[in-house]
Amino acid sequence: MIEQKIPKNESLDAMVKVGENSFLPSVSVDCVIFGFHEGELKVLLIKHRYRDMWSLPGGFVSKDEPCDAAAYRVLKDRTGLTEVFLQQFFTFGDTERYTKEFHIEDLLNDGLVIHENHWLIQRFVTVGYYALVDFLEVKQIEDATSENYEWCDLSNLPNFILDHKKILDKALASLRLQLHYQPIGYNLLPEKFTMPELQKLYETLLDVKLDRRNFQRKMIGYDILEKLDETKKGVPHKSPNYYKFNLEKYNKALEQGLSSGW
Amino acid sequence: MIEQKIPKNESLDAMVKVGENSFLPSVSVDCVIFGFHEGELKVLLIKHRYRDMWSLPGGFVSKDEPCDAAAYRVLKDRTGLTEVFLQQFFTFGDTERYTKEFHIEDLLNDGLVIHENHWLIQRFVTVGYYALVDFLEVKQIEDATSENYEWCDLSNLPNFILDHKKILDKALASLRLQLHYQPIGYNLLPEKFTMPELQKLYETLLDVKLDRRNFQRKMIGYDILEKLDETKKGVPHKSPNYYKFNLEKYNKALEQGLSSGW
DNA sequence: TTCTCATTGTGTCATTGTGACGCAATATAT
DNA sequence: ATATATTGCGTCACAATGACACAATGAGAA
Repeated sequence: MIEQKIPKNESLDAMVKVGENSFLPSVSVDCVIFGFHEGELKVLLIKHRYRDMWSLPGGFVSKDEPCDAAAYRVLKDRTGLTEVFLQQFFTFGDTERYTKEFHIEDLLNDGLVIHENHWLIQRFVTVGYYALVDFLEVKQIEDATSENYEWCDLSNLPNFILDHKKILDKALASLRLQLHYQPIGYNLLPEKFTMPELQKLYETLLDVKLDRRNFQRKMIGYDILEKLDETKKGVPHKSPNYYKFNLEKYNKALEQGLSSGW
Repeated sequence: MIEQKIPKNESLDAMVKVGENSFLPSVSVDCVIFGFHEGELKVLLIKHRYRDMWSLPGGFVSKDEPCDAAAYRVLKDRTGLTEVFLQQFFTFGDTERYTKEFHIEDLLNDGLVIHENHWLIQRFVTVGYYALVDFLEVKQIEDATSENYEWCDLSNLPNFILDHKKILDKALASLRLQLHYQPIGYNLLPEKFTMPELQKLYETLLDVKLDRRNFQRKMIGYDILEKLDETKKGVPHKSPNYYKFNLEKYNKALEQGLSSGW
């Protein structure tokens, strides 16, 4: 089935060979990892090894591994982070999302000649997850395949392979929707944070400008914050107060939602 | 690979044999088909052929078929309806959702002995869709496998196979969430409908009691309805006014959402 | 030290949205 | 004609929201 030619890359080669036995066929996961820091929102992308194209970090699902676990694994491999906000948002199952020739060409460049029925180049249905991380906490790990990671600005995105642009767009749309009925910020902000910092997070994610005072009123109204007897020192102008999340109330809000509604 | 024994059922037998070639491995779709009529909300379930258990109508995805199309196919096969509200809501990819022994036993009862590596009894990741239909418009088609369909009341659910109860619960939760920022009712109500009818739909889906007058005010505020110069005759008491959806505005609201929010 | 000034904390006010409810109009059954 | 249940429309109080005023704060400049 598989003819092998001087592979440039051992781990890729290994995956191609043993993948059929260890991975669930036709199913993959892709992670849209949003990074936030100091008012900047970015996405972690991977440069294609030959083409001037970028992809979302993704992977296959082991036969005995839940999809969620596969997404966590990808996230941990790429960012080193374990405790993050990771959420499934959509599954992409169109037939056009994939072109066989695309992969065959790349694998040829890798020095691998594979049969056209090889599992790796069949059609895949991919489950999309998005994550929110503080991108300064991310250790840039050069992994075995020496792929190039980069935090890309959302306002200046490169070319994507396959339907990865569509996946990214959908992730952002889902995230913004979630923002209206779920709390956000834990695992993204430091333990202690100020109201302007929290506001900046919302403004960045939603790409809007919010009124300082109304924002504060609304946030406090959610009853998930605890005001600390401490202000942020060493900043110009008035020292803003520190807050922290009340984890109990925060998690309760995650389950039950924030909105009023019927 | 496949040993065959006097199959009781030809179409099942055919699927088992050709399935491996025609279907995408590891991926299935399951549909939660909600039926609404005269204030009753029900789900279309399928009686297991041997066990006292019920399942959601589902199916496999052909190799050249988008997942959405597979879900539509299942829906059409089961209900005969084509133009319905069908929406992907979640993908279930846990490992525990499936037990191999369960299926082997059933297939033995079908007169089929299959290898334990057979595609049909491997682990599947299933993409969940929910649909809303007027269940009086559904033609009860006795399909080739003579499965027993039944509209089951949500308040009196039977036992389910595998994780189908979990899928149903998640579908209902997602549907209720959608209700807060998307219009609903087209394809579910007749062309012309009255305000109490629309209200009853919401009340049934959300399982709450709403105030008649406030509901009307809110609905009209969404600006997706057109009041007709016609009242519903032949009903006791005052004739309610007919309304219809303004499709243009309705579809616009489907895309952009109804809620205000930031 | 004192002053400047950007920024924060708190509050006001008008507008809008929401929940609860009153009452007249209407259509059917008697 | 009358009773009755339901609809259409409106009112009222209160909560939520958007826009904005003003005092308090604290670092840096004078």
